[in-house]
Amino acid sequence: MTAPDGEPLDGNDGRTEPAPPRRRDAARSRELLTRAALELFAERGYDRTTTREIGERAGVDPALIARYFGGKTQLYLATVKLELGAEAPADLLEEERLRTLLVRLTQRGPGPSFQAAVLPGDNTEVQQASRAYLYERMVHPLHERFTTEGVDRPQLRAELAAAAFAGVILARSSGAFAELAAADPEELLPLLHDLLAASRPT
Amino acid sequence: MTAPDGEPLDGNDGRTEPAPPRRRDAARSRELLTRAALELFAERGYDRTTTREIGERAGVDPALIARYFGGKTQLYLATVKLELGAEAPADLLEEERLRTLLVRLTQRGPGPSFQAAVLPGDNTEVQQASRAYLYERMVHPLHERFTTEGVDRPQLRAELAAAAFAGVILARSSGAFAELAAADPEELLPLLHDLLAASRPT
DNA sequence: TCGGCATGTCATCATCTGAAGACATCATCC
DNA sequence: GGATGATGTCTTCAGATGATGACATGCCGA
Repeated sequence: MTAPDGEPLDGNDGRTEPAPPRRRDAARSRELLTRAALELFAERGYDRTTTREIGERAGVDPALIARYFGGKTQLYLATVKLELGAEAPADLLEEERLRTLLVRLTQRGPGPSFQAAVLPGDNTEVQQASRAYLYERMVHPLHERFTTEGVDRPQLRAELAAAAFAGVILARSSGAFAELAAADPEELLPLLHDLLAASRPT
Repeated sequence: MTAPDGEPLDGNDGRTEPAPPRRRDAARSRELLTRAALELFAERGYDRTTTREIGERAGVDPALIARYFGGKTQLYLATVKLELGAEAPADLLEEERLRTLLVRLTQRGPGPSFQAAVLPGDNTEVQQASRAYLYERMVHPLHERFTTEGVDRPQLRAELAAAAFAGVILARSSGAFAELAAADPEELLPLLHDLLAASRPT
């Protein structure tokens, strides 16, 4: 499941570059750890993911998590930043943006941040980072749109739509709702778009 | 915070009943444990709730969890059944039912089951029970409504609406979205109703 | 009354988990 | 080629947690 890239992949006759395997590469180790963590946090959530599992999937010793990131918490924060950097904010009511987002989320699964939007917690650093990400990513664009359109209660409507979207995305990957999970993005898109569009006054 | 009922509460001059404190009462202990567990599972989720915390809040020794329920898992299952028994299935598109549900969820907070709808997991017994509850509680009524109305893809639409609803409810209690959390049920109701109603074809 | 069972209390165990540190090994620079 | 720091590997620790069992104590029937 883990993408085997990240390494030059020059398995053939590299004459100029005999492909030095570079057995020691901190940057690579960091990257492998971050990717494995991103996957596992998304699959199982923060709590149920152990540093040993992360290390195993990354093929890197778990002790390096502490060395390079400081600990599990900071590693999580790194994955959130990675998630954040991956995509620009999206206006959920714009159908093309929604399509793009939906397709990507279907392929990759929701990042760890989505869970933080919905899970109770003591507002740890972990959750705050996730929520800030989600806010900037989804709520803010909607708020701007609603404000521009002169809709009443723009903030509340934006949060409502974002929460509903998060619920749908998470439910799709959670396995709780079979048909929703199995639905093709193209099939789901119009339904979801209509649903979210109803966050505006009729 | 824990409701002090469950005991006859005859603090005054009970002439006929001198209020035998009944220092030993298995049924009462079970009930106290179940209630405390329900609260804590809702507040913190299953994983972050420890049996020691449950016992502390209930005022009951945690060892009795194992004795009376068999373990933490079975205690969770008991809370789900309690949640299930509390309310009848609700058609989310019927505004009055939605109001009732929303008010109650605002007061009590979402039960532990809502989290299972949305959280990833290995499909443990815990999650399966929660999901069965949610399905019967929310998805099935919508499916029936849509089928009666002759709407296409009734199952998908029902799951979509239920997922969106779960997202909103959970987001409200998670603390991630301030305005959504602070909104009064009466204020939120029309917005949420319009949103969910959009799960039907326009 | 008193004996047996239910109920409650306490100490402890086995395991998991994040983290820290000692040590080994490789890379790079002089 | 050797020294020094970076990188990786392994062991171990301390705390948390669910569970278990021994023991104490109250309740009820005979």
